[in-house]
Amino acid sequence: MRSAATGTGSPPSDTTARARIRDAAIARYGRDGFGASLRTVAADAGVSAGLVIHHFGTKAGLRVACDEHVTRVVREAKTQTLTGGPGNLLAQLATMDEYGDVLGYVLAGVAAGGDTARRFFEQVVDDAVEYLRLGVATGTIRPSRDEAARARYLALTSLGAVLLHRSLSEGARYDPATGVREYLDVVGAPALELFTQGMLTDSSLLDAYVAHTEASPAEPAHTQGER
Amino acid sequence: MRSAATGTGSPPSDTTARARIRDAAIARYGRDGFGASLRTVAADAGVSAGLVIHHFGTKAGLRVACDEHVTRVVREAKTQTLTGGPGNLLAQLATMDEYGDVLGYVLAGVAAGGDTARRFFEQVVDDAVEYLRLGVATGTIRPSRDEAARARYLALTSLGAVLLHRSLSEGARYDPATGVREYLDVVGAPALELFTQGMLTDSSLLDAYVAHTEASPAEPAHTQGER
DNA sequence: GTGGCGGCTGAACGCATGTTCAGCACGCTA
DNA sequence: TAGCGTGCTGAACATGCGTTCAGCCGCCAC
Repeated sequence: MRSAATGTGSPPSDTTARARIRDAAIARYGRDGFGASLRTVAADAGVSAGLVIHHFGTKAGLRVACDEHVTRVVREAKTQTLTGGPGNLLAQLATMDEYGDVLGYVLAGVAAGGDTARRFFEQVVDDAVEYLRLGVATGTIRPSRDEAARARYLALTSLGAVLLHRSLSEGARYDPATGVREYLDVVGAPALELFTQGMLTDSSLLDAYVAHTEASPAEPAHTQGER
Repeated sequence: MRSAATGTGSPPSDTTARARIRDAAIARYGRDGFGASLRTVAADAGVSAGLVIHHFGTKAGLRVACDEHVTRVVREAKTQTLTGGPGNLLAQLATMDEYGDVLGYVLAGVAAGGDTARRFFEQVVDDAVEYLRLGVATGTIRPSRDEAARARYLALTSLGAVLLHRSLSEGARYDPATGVREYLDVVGAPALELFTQGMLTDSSLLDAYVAHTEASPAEPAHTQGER
């Protein structure tokens, strides 16, 4: 009774119990969060709870194994699709449904917070920096006063919006592939409008803010870029 | 040993055990999430676990009581400060530190999802609609192709970014007041830049998108406004 | 065939949780 | 002063959790 096409990026040859448990955990954690019980994961994999411990030592060990596997899958998927696009990693992951479970797991990880979430977020920021630089070089994107801050801002709002959308979609538990697609449908038009036209009729607010921060640069300054 | 000035909006006269428990729960849930144990809350309130049940019947009952109280406090705070501002409800709540606990609780509720989160989000969207209408009427904000979608988009990204920022800030557990302030510092400049200038150098992407959705309005259409 | 061995099970343990309950203590009424 | 009820406690219970462990089963070498 192993679930159908929504895979985790593993070759179907890998049917060892260890891999089955790991994949079941990724799927279950992605849907229910990391509060899901060991016994549930074991049942999903068609296996006893003891065996999970036997293979991974501890629940935290299972979590680590899942993190490693997901990290590897994401990295492979990323290097495989070099074709850029804004936040398109998420979109592409969602499009190919075979990565649905992985995407769900990543979102669960970010929602849960902690070091893993921070690391992943920094990666997204780096990707955004790269993509923006490309756009600026090509001439499709205007340069910013502070490229690092802009990349961080876009990463924060985009990923945050997906996260919130996930939170709000609970009830019928979150299916990441259709969830992200749905999200893009809702968000696409207004985002594009804002990105091309802005929203404010003049620059007085921005000018005031810039003037203010230049006058007293200690207070509302953000110190990133170095780290 | 009751904690100092970071209140929950209750008059200090209300020192009944019931109110003390409720306030302790709001503070604890806001910091640790709703997984926090009854006994922890009871200890925070300087009270036995049995008394919590005696007053609220069940853990879910306590949650309901907290929700009601927070809802009431937020409504009062909102009607009290009619002066508008974008997302300024959050900012103002953070500024007056006496509402710190309430703000933390609201964020925890949104992060946890469910009906409460959905209701709160719709409220934020409504506020955004109102504020944007005001701005458009005043002439400081450009009209949008789809006001409802824009309000929803802004609510989703703003609240989502705060949520993500909270997720990433864990470790030293989240203090909502300083957290939101910190968030505003990081986000202020790039947001203002984006809002006044946009980001794209021309409107070809937007034009293409609009043309595409007008050609086949069934597919990437978002159906809200009705419900 | 037989012995061993690694994958695997299922019962059991310790612990934390939400909840129940018998009863204590204090203050009000008579 | 006696009675009583309300607010409250602390021990106890059931449940679900992560984890342990003794042992079973099927496969492989000899």
